[in-house]
Amino acid sequence: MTAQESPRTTRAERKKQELRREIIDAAFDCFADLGYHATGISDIATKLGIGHGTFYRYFQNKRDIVDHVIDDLVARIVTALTAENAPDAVSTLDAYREQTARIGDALAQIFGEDPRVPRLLLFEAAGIDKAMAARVLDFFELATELTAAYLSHGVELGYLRADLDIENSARAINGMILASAIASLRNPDPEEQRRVSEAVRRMMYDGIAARRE
Amino acid sequence: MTAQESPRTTRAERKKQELRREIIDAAFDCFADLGYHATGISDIATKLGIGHGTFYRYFQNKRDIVDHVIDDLVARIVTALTAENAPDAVSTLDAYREQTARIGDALAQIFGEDPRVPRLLLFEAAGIDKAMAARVLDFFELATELTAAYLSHGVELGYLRADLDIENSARAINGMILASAIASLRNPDPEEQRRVSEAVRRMMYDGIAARRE
Amino acid sequence: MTAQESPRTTRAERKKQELRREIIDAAFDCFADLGYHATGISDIATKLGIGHGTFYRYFQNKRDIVDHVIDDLVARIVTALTAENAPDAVSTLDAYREQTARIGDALAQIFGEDPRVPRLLLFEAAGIDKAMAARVLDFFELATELTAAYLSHGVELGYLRADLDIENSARAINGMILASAIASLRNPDPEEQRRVSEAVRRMMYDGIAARRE
Amino acid sequence: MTAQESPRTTRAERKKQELRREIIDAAFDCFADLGYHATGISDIATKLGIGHGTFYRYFQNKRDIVDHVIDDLVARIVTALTAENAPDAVSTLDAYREQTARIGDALAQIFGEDPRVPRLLLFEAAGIDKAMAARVLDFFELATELTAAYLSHGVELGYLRADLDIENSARAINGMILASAIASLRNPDPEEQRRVSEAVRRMMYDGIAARRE
DNA sequence: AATGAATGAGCCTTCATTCAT
DNA sequence: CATGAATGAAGGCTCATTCAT
Repeated sequence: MTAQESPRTTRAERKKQELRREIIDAAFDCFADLGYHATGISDIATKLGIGHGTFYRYFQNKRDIVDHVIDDLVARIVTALTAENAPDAVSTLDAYREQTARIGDALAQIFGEDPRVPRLLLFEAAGIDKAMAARVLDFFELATELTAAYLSHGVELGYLRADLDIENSARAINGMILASAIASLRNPDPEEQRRVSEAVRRMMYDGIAARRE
Repeated sequence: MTAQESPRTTRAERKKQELRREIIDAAFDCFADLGYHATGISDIATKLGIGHGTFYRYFQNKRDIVDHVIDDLVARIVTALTAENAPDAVSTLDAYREQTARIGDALAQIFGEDPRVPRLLLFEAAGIDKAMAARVLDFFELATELTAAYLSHGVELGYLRADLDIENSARAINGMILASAIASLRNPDPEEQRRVSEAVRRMMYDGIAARRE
Repeated sequence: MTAQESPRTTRAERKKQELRREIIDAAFDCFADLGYHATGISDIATKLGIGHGTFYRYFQNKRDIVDHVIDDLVARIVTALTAENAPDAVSTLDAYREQTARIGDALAQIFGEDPRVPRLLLFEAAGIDKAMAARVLDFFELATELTAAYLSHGVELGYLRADLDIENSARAINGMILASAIASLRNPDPEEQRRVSEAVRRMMYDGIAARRE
Repeated sequence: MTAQESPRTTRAERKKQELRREIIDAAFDCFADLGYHATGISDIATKLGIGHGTFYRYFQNKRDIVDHVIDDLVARIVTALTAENAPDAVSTLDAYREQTARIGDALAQIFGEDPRVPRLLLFEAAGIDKAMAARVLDFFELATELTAAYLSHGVELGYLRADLDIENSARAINGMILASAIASLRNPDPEEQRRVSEAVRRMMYDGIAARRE
């Protein structure tokens, strides 16, 4: 972080990291556009204008790179969700609603901005192999935990139902977010996405039943 | 030749249909267990104890069979959802709640009974190719329409919120069902599934917020 | 040949021979149209509306049938060439010229009428395998002998050059006939074929050189 | 890097061209020996001691290589025919006869030296598929044009018959050459080939008829 | 360090042939 | 005798990976 880096970070080292980064990005493009199986290592290399042998100096094999691509994606999403949105940052239901909206916006940002993100994560990744399917499940579980933390905080402070099944409600909420992402694959229109988000939030706070007077 | 025999259904014809059915089932097993790409035609044939050339007497190619496997799956699910559960069969909120529970049970039946069903549908199918990804999106859209029909009926009869965004609420609900299915992949325990379903239903009817006095 | 055939020739036997004949004809059609390798046994059977298993009750295998098709073709050609055209039927150069013209017409009849005949014989047969290539060479040799018989007769009677290299001249003449057949593949116009035949005959009798006065 | 080296022809590039050449030659061997259909890509690769995958770095597919093999053959033949034998290089009948003999020798060189050349061109090529059959016909047509050019020149200069049907006579002559080639397949003896050529030339210049006093 | 030529495991698919019905 | 369902050898082709330059 200082101007004078550790002796480890020579210029060559930095260039290497840079190319490594570029390979991950190019691989993301290819996997999302063509699909994992339809993507050849040469597609990735060609997109970068490097020899495809070079690829193997940076990543073990095709399976290795996709792991890094997914790592990258997951990190991006988790970062977006946690940045300035710690569960304990709010203490009233209204503030909570606002926070929910902020998180929704952040997710919409990521998923809506580039449909390749949900496509790769939801449609490609799990089909790659057993291990990756497990990772995807892990990711959903992680998302459940994140969401559960918010719910848990809300219950503790009393602005969420005391008898809430926190974990499974978190799953349900994430399912709705998932549905938003899938909807954005069909219809990338931002306005439409806003409406889906709105419907999700109303589901959370008002349910679907008519108010009994 | 007997009166008993419809001219269309000779014994040979019946045997043929039977094998066709078995191939679809074996293919379902393989695709769900190994994944589409890792499955060879020979895996399917070997599982049935037939020559792999025989496969090609029943299906055009590998791509063809997976389409039929998915057809089969979708048909099974749609049947389960619509059987005895027409949207207009109920006219009160309580009856609606009961219907919702029945549908949830039916889905749980299908998804929970055999985790290979959601795995293939959610994790494998979309990654096969562009066309199949489109089919999966179509399936979600179909599910949205089915669900929307229930909501629409409820709004008309006044037991659901008049200002409900029907289509997007349907999406949200289906997202929660999706989440249940995914949860069942991790934890196939029926009791756990029941709890997820319960959480979903409470989300739908009560929301998450604490009751304001 | 009598009305009351030998006890061998029952009605069933005759029907069998008939079908055998039809199979040969259908095979000829297929081989000439699609080529030997591109033709499947099922193509032949389908064309006749019989099961393809039936084929094997009449012919050993695919290689067997093509032999019979070629037999048939060769027999047809030899018959056309020898019918009413025995080498010793003429005794003057003019009569010989006329005979040559008659033979040419007969060949034109066979080759020109149906371009599939030369196509199969010249373009398909030799490429089938070593044995068939040898048969094609044998056929050329047979044609050489037939032609040589005519030349030989002419030399004996003094209306052809005494120093004629009979065998190789026969080859040369057959080469020209071959060229006519090939020309007919490109341009099946009968008038054009007549002109090629005419050019061949002038080559034979007048050569190409200008007359020295 | 040295001045000696054209920028286009690096050593690697040269090696690549060399292997490409070797593959064409090996393919020629295989196609001529085994036939096109009986030849596997692995036969070609094995003959060169390379992996069969390597083949596909140099040629699109099996159909691609045979096109190049034929290209090569046709080019070799056309070169042999045109080298030092321009139609307008001679102006008397005697010189023309000599030229004819030279051309005949050149063809005998190509066809006689290696019987695989006529075998591939005449016996294999046309049977490969429709497109290749058309190419073979095109080749005959090209040969007709080449020969016709010689005849045309001779007519103009008056040493060939003024009423010669140039195009069809060219076809007839090429037919005789074809016959020579076929004869060489049966009997590769050079002396025999010389005699066939002689017979062809006598046919061209003297015809077969006895001299009328 | 970068390159890309070489490799071969492995898969899909065809079709001639057999044989039970 | 006719049929066509079943078979599996055979072969074209792809592409991830290695390694000499």
